[in-house]
Amino acid sequence: MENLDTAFRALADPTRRAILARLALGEATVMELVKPFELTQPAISQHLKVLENAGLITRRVEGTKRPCRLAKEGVAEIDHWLSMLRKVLAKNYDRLDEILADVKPAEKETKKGRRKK
Amino acid sequence: MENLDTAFRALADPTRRAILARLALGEATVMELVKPFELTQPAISQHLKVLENAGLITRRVEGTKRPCRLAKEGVAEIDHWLSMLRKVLAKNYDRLDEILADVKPAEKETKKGRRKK
DNA sequence: ATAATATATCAGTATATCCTTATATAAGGA
DNA sequence: TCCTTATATAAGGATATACTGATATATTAT
Repeated sequence: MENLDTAFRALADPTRRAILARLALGEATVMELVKPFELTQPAISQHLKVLENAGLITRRVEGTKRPCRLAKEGVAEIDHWLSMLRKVLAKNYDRLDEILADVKPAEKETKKGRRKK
Repeated sequence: MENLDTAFRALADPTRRAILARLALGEATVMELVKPFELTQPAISQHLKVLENAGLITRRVEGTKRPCRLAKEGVAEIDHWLSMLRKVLAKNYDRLDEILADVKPAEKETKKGRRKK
Protein backbone atom coordinates (compact mmCIF):
# COMPACT_ATOMS: atom_id res chain seq x y z
CA MET A 1 0.00 0.00 0.00
CA GLU A 2 2.36 2.58 -1.23
CA ASN A 3 -0.41 5.11 -1.66
CA LEU A 4 -1.05 5.27 2.05
CA ASP A 5 2.62 5.92 2.60
CA THR A 6 2.40 8.94 0.37
CA ALA A 7 -0.83 10.15 1.88
CA PHE A 8 0.28 9.90 5.50
CA ARG A 9 3.66 11.37 4.71
CA ALA A 10 1.89 14.27 3.06
CA LEU A 11 -0.14 14.83 6.21
CA ALA A 12 2.96 14.74 8.39
CA ASP A 13 3.93 18.29 7.49
CA PRO A 14 2.25 21.19 9.31
CA THR A 15 2.42 23.47 6.30
CA ARG A 16 0.63 20.90 4.20
CA ARG A 17 -2.01 20.33 6.86
CA ALA A 18 -2.52 24.08 7.00
CA ILE A 19 -2.93 24.15 3.24
CA LEU A 20 -5.55 21.43 3.48
CA ALA A 21 -7.28 23.32 6.26
CA ARG A 22 -7.34 26.39 4.06
CA LEU A 23 -8.71 24.39 1.15
CA ALA A 24 -11.41 23.07 3.41
CA LEU A 25 -12.81 26.60 3.19
CA GLY A 26 -12.84 26.38 -0.58
CA GLU A 27 -10.66 26.57 -3.66
CA ALA A 28 -7.51 28.66 -3.68
CA THR A 29 -4.80 29.50 -6.18
CA VAL A 30 -1.13 28.92 -5.51
CA MET A 31 -0.45 32.57 -4.72
CA GLU A 32 -3.39 32.67 -2.35
CA LEU A 33 -1.90 29.72 -0.57
CA VAL A 34 1.52 31.33 -0.45
CA LYS A 35 0.33 34.50 1.32
CA PRO A 36 -0.39 33.14 4.81
CA PHE A 37 3.03 31.49 5.05
CA GLU A 38 6.54 32.78 5.46
CA LEU A 39 7.62 30.52 2.67
CA THR A 40 8.55 31.14 -0.92
CA GLN A 41 6.26 30.30 -3.81
CA PRO A 42 8.41 27.37 -4.95
CA ALA A 43 8.18 25.89 -1.48
CA ILE A 44 4.39 25.99 -1.62
CA SER A 45 4.35 24.65 -5.17
CA GLN A 46 6.41 21.72 -3.98
CA HIS A 47 4.04 21.09 -1.10
CA LEU A 48 1.14 21.18 -3.52
CA LYS A 49 2.86 18.63 -5.68
CA VAL A 50 3.23 16.36 -2.68
CA LEU A 51 -0.44 16.80 -1.80
CA GLU A 52 -1.47 16.15 -5.39
CA ASN A 53 0.65 13.01 -5.66
CA ALA A 54 -0.88 11.85 -2.42
CA GLY A 55 -4.32 12.26 -3.96
CA LEU A 56 -5.30 14.80 -1.34
CA ILE A 57 -5.89 17.72 -3.70
CA THR A 58 -6.71 18.29 -7.34
CA ARG A 59 -5.95 21.27 -9.56
CA ARG A 60 -7.83 22.90 -12.39
CA VAL A 61 -6.32 25.08 -15.07
CA GLU A 62 -7.78 28.53 -15.23
CA GLY A 63 -5.69 30.80 -17.42
CA THR A 64 -2.35 31.12 -15.71
CA LYS A 65 -3.86 30.09 -12.40
CA ARG A 66 -4.13 26.60 -10.94
CA PRO A 67 -6.88 26.64 -8.36
CA CYS A 68 -6.54 23.79 -5.88
CA ARG A 69 -9.24 21.96 -3.99
CA LEU A 70 -9.53 19.03 -1.65
CA ALA A 71 -9.84 15.57 -3.18
CA LYS A 72 -12.54 13.48 -1.61
CA GLU A 73 -11.03 10.13 -2.50
CA GLY A 74 -7.68 10.71 -0.85
CA VAL A 75 -9.17 11.60 2.48
CA ALA A 76 -11.54 8.67 2.18
CA GLU A 77 -8.67 6.26 1.64
CA ILE A 78 -6.85 7.40 4.73
CA ASP A 79 -10.06 7.33 6.63
CA HIS A 80 -10.67 3.80 5.55
CA TRP A 81 -7.37 2.58 6.92
CA LEU A 82 -7.80 4.45 10.16
CA SER A 83 -11.27 3.04 10.62
CA MET A 84 -9.62 -0.32 11.15
CA LEU A 85 -7.84 0.97 14.24
CA ARG A 86 -10.81 3.02 15.26
CA LYS A 87 -13.05 -0.02 15.30
CA VAL A 88 -10.63 -2.05 17.37
CA LEU A 89 -10.16 0.71 19.86
CA ALA A 90 -13.83 1.45 20.16
CA LYS A 91 -15.21 -2.07 20.30
CA ASN A 92 -12.67 -4.59 21.46
CA TYR A 93 -10.41 -2.56 23.61
CA ASP A 94 -12.46 -2.61 26.73
CA ARG A 95 -12.69 -6.35 26.62
CA LEU A 96 -8.95 -6.57 26.10
CA ASP A 97 -8.54 -4.31 29.08
CA GLU A 98 -10.52 -6.67 31.22
CA ILE A 99 -8.44 -9.58 30.06
CA LEU A 100 -5.30 -7.75 30.97
CA ALA A 101 -6.76 -6.59 34.24
CA ASP A 102 -7.18 -10.25 35.04
CA VAL A 103 -3.67 -11.10 33.94
CA LYS A 104 -1.87 -8.32 35.70
CA PRO A 105 -2.42 -9.33 39.32
CA ALA A 106 -1.34 -12.85 38.43
CA GLU A 107 1.74 -11.48 36.68
CA LYS A 108 4.82 -13.41 37.59
CA GLU A 109 6.83 -11.81 40.40
CA THR A 110 9.33 -9.70 38.59
CA LYS A 111 12.04 -9.59 41.20
CA LYS A 112 12.39 -5.85 41.01
CA GLY A 113 13.16 -5.93 44.72
CA ARG A 114 16.57 -7.48 44.34
CA ARG A 115 17.98 -5.29 41.63
CA LYS A 116 21.72 -4.75 41.79
CA LYS A 117 23.06 -1.61 43.46
CA MET B 1 0.74 20.91 16.41
CA GLU B 2 3.95 19.04 16.53
CA ASN B 3 2.27 15.93 17.85
CA LEU B 4 0.27 15.43 14.70
CA ASP B 5 3.46 15.68 12.71
CA THR B 6 4.89 12.84 14.69
CA ALA B 7 1.73 10.78 14.51
CA PHE B 8 1.22 11.11 10.79
CA ARG B 9 4.89 10.57 10.08
CA ALA B 10 4.69 7.41 12.16
CA LEU B 11 1.79 6.20 10.04
CA ALA B 12 3.66 6.94 6.83
CA ASP B 13 5.72 3.78 7.09
CA PRO B 14 4.21 0.47 5.92
CA THR B 15 6.11 -1.54 8.52
CA ARG B 16 4.72 0.62 11.28
CA ARG B 17 1.20 0.39 9.89
CA ALA B 18 1.61 -3.38 9.77
CA ILE B 19 2.73 -3.35 13.38
CA LEU B 20 -0.35 -1.37 14.33
CA ALA B 21 -2.53 -3.76 12.37
CA ARG B 22 -0.96 -6.63 14.24
CA LEU B 23 -1.50 -4.89 17.56
CA ALA B 24 -5.11 -4.40 16.61
CA LEU B 25 -5.40 -8.14 17.18
CA GLY B 26 -4.00 -7.76 20.67
CA GLU B 27 -0.82 -7.22 22.61
CA ALA B 28 2.50 -8.48 21.29
CA THR B 29 6.09 -8.51 22.49
CA VAL B 30 8.95 -7.10 20.47
CA MET B 31 10.13 -10.51 19.28
CA GLU B 32 6.61 -11.46 18.27
CA LEU B 33 6.51 -8.31 16.20
CA VAL B 34 9.89 -9.03 14.65
CA LYS B 35 8.92 -12.48 13.32
CA PRO B 36 6.58 -11.53 10.48
CA PHE B 37 9.11 -9.09 9.02
CA GLU B 38 12.38 -9.52 7.21
CA LEU B 39 13.88 -6.91 9.45
CA THR B 40 16.27 -7.11 12.35
CA GLN B 41 15.19 -6.71 15.94
CA PRO B 42 16.82 -3.28 16.28
CA ALA B 43 14.86 -2.10 13.26
CA ILE B 44 11.58 -3.11 14.88
CA SER B 45 12.62 -1.64 18.23
CA GLN B 46 13.27 1.63 16.47
CA HIS B 47 9.89 1.52 14.79
CA LEU B 48 8.28 0.85 18.15
CA LYS B 49 10.03 3.86 19.59
CA VAL B 50 8.63 5.99 16.79
CA LEU B 51 5.14 4.62 17.41
CA GLU B 52 5.46 5.18 21.13
CA ASN B 53 6.68 8.76 20.71
CA ALA B 54 3.77 9.34 18.39
CA GLY B 55 1.44 8.18 21.14
CA LEU B 56 0.15 5.34 18.99
CA ILE B 57 1.26 2.51 21.24
CA THR B 58 2.12 1.95 24.88
CA ARG B 59 4.38 -0.64 26.46
CA ARG B 60 4.23 -2.53 29.71
CA VAL B 61 7.13 -4.14 31.47
CA GLU B 62 6.72 -7.84 32.05
CA GLY B 63 9.96 -9.44 33.10
CA THR B 64 12.34 -9.00 30.23
CA LYS B 65 9.47 -8.55 27.81
CA ARG B 66 7.83 -5.31 26.74
CA PRO B 67 4.39 -6.16 25.44
CA CYS B 68 3.02 -3.43 23.19
CA ARG B 69 -0.56 -2.41 22.61
CA LEU B 70 -2.45 0.24 20.71
CA ALA B 71 -2.96 3.57 22.42
CA LYS B 72 -6.46 4.88 22.18
CA GLU B 73 -5.57 8.54 22.56
CA GLY B 74 -3.12 8.71 19.69
CA VAL B 75 -5.55 7.30 17.19
CA ALA B 76 -8.23 9.60 18.54
CA GLU B 77 -6.06 12.64 18.02
CA ILE B 78 -5.39 11.83 14.41
CA ASP B 79 -8.99 11.02 13.93
CA HIS B 80 -9.96 14.35 15.34
CA TRP B 81 -7.87 16.25 12.86
CA LEU B 82 -9.07 14.18 9.96
CA SER B 83 -12.67 14.67 10.98
CA MET B 84 -12.23 18.30 10.01
CA LEU B 85 -11.58 17.33 6.42
CA ARG B 86 -14.11 14.56 6.56
CA LYS B 87 -16.84 16.96 7.56
CA VAL B 88 -16.00 19.40 4.82
CA LEU B 89 -15.89 16.70 2.22
CA ALA B 90 -19.06 15.03 3.35
CA LYS B 91 -21.23 18.04 4.07
CA ASN B 92 -20.08 21.10 2.22
CA TYR B 93 -18.40 19.70 -0.77
CA ASP B 94 -21.48 19.12 -2.83
CA ARG B 95 -22.54 22.66 -2.28
CA LEU B 96 -19.08 23.86 -3.25
CA ASP B 97 -19.35 21.73 -6.33
CA GLU B 98 -22.53 23.46 -7.30
CA ILE B 99 -20.96 26.85 -6.79
CA LEU B 100 -18.07 25.85 -8.98
CA ALA B 101 -20.37 24.30 -11.53
CA ASP B 102 -21.94 27.74 -11.78
CA VAL B 103 -18.62 29.48 -12.08
CA LYS B 104 -17.09 27.21 -14.63
CA PRO B 105 -19.26 28.00 -17.63
CA ALA B 106 -18.70 31.70 -16.96
CA GLU B 107 -14.95 31.08 -16.75
CA LYS B 108 -12.99 33.67 -18.67
CA GLU B 109 -12.05 32.55 -22.20
CA THR B 110 -8.63 31.06 -21.75
CA LYS B 111 -7.23 31.64 -25.24
CA LYS B 112 -5.91 28.14 -25.46
CA GLY B 113 -6.69 28.32 -29.17
CA ARG B 114 -3.81 30.60 -30.02
CA ARG B 115 -0.96 28.91 -28.27
CA LYS B 116 2.46 29.50 -29.83
CA LYS B 117 3.82 26.86 -32.23
C1' DA C 1 28.53 -16.43 39.32
C1' DT C 2 27.47 -17.67 34.26
C1' DA C 3 24.81 -18.16 30.49
C1' DA C 4 20.72 -17.29 27.82
C1' DT C 5 16.96 -14.38 26.40
C1' DA C 6 14.57 -9.99 25.45
C1' DT C 7 15.23 -5.57 24.34
C1' DA C 8 17.62 -1.04 23.72
C1' DT C 9 21.16 1.81 22.02
C1' DC C 10 25.16 3.28 19.15
C1' DA C 11 27.75 4.18 14.93
C1' DG C 12 27.63 4.35 10.18
C1' DT C 13 25.55 4.78 5.65
C1' DA C 14 22.18 5.53 1.97
C1' DT C 15 18.41 7.94 0.73
C1' DA C 16 14.66 11.29 1.31
C1' DT C 17 12.79 15.78 2.81
C1' DC C 18 12.33 20.74 3.11
C1' DC C 19 13.86 24.67 2.24
C1' DT C 20 16.34 28.30 -0.61
C1' DT C 21 17.79 30.96 -5.02
C1' DA C 22 17.79 31.09 -9.84
C1' DT C 23 15.58 30.13 -13.95
C1' DA C 24 11.95 28.25 -17.25
C1' DT C 25 7.34 28.34 -19.12
C1' DA C 26 2.86 29.94 -20.15
C1' DA C 27 -0.97 33.18 -20.31
C1' DG C 28 -2.69 37.90 -20.31
C1' DG C 29 -2.30 42.75 -21.16
C1' DA C 30 0.06 46.98 -23.17
C1' DT D 1 6.04 42.25 -29.70
C1' DC D 2 7.56 43.11 -24.87
C1' DC D 3 6.35 43.13 -20.02
C1' DT D 4 4.07 41.20 -16.14
C1' DT D 5 1.95 37.71 -13.48
C1' DA D 6 1.23 32.86 -12.10
C1' DT D 7 3.31 28.78 -11.59
C1' DA D 8 6.78 25.00 -12.24
C1' DT D 9 11.30 23.09 -12.23
C1' DA D 10 16.30 22.70 -11.17
C1' DA D 11 20.29 22.72 -8.25
C1' DG D 12 22.19 22.63 -3.85
C1' DG D 13 22.53 22.30 1.15
C1' DA D 14 21.00 21.01 5.84
C1' DT D 15 18.67 17.78 8.38
C1' DA D 16 15.97 13.53 9.12
C1' DT D 17 14.96 8.51 8.16
C1' DA D 18 15.48 3.65 7.79
C1' DC D 19 18.25 0.37 7.80
C1' DT D 20 22.48 -2.68 9.38
C1' DG D 21 25.90 -4.90 12.61
C1' DA D 22 27.93 -4.53 17.07
C1' DT D 23 27.29 -3.93 21.69
C1' DA D 24 25.00 -2.67 26.21
C1' DT D 25 21.54 -3.73 29.77
C1' DA D 26 18.13 -6.22 32.39
C1' DT D 27 15.82 -10.40 33.73
C1' DT D 28 15.54 -15.13 34.32
C1' DA D 29 17.43 -19.88 34.37
C1' DT D 30 21.34 -22.99 35.68
